[in-house]
Amino acid sequence: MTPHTPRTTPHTDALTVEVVELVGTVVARYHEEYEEAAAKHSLTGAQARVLALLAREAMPMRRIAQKLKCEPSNVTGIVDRLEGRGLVERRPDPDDRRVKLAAVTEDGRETAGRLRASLNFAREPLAGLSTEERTTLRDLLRRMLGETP
Amino acid sequence: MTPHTPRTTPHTDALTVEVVELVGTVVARYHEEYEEAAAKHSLTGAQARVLALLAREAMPMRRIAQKLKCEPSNVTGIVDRLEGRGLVERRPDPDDRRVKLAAVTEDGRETAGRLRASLNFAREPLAGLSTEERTTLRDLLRRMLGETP
DNA sequence: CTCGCTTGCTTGACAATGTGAAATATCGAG
DNA sequence: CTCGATATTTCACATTGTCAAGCAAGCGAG
Repeated sequence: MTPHTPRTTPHTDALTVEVVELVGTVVARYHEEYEEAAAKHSLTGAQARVLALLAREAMPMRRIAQKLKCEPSNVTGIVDRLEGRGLVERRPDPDDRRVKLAAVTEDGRETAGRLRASLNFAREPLAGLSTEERTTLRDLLRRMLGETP
Repeated sequence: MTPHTPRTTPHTDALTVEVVELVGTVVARYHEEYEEAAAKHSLTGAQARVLALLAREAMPMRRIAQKLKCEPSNVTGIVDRLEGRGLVERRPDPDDRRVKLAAVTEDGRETAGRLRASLNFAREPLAGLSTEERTTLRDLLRRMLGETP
């Protein structure tokens, strides 16, 4: 199975394919560790994401849906379960009685903190890289993401 | 914000945090585009992953579960749906009558090929990087993943 | 060969996440 | 005030995931 030289697409050279594969592996491992860290606090991945989001800033349900890129009706259930555990609460928006602001409780903030602390991925691995290498990696990732400062 | 924090908590310097955040963004975008590409072929993410796996090589159900890091009972349903669409078929293993080998059909192989072709992530972004930069990125990702060949 | 253990897969019940459509309440413009 | 848009919820449904139980087949000890 020797790879042929690409003809039609310029994206299939061996080096690019290898980088794509490595990125796929990083994605898989990141997810794995994220779910694992969430489970350690009896949370699902989606719940952990929402909790982390709200720990930064309270926001209306609709905005959570935008951040998660899902339907608002889905967020209802996730926040319901977080609220059921006392990690999050719904508060009315004083400026618009239609919206409900989801905000972490004291408990929720603490859980979010512990969650973040137990998220080891890309920290332990990164420890093997020198400051210079990490800077290079940062710049390359930035450019991959289209951020051109 | 000391650049050289003692070794007890080496994970919280600004540079590392930024890289972790960038990795998170990469992960999010990768997932987004993967689901999108799968949906274009009326597949869910899990179905696309299994199809891609089987397009490389037929394998027993139990091995699919190992690759996906989930319970074998879960794989049953996913393969059921792929089989229902004629993209995959179950074949007996001649060496062990307990195992069922899942294999792509002709249709499945073609769909898997189109799926892979529409997976643009980390190809278009990577196009902006020179060969040298891509090599650097590859090496850094390898080391992040603990591969030291 | 049979007994008992293990292995591979499926089934069933259940939880969580996700979608889409319909219902409710509120906002805002005309 | 009325009408259309917006924010949230509820419902029905599909998919993915877990766990426990069940069945069929391999395998080793006696």
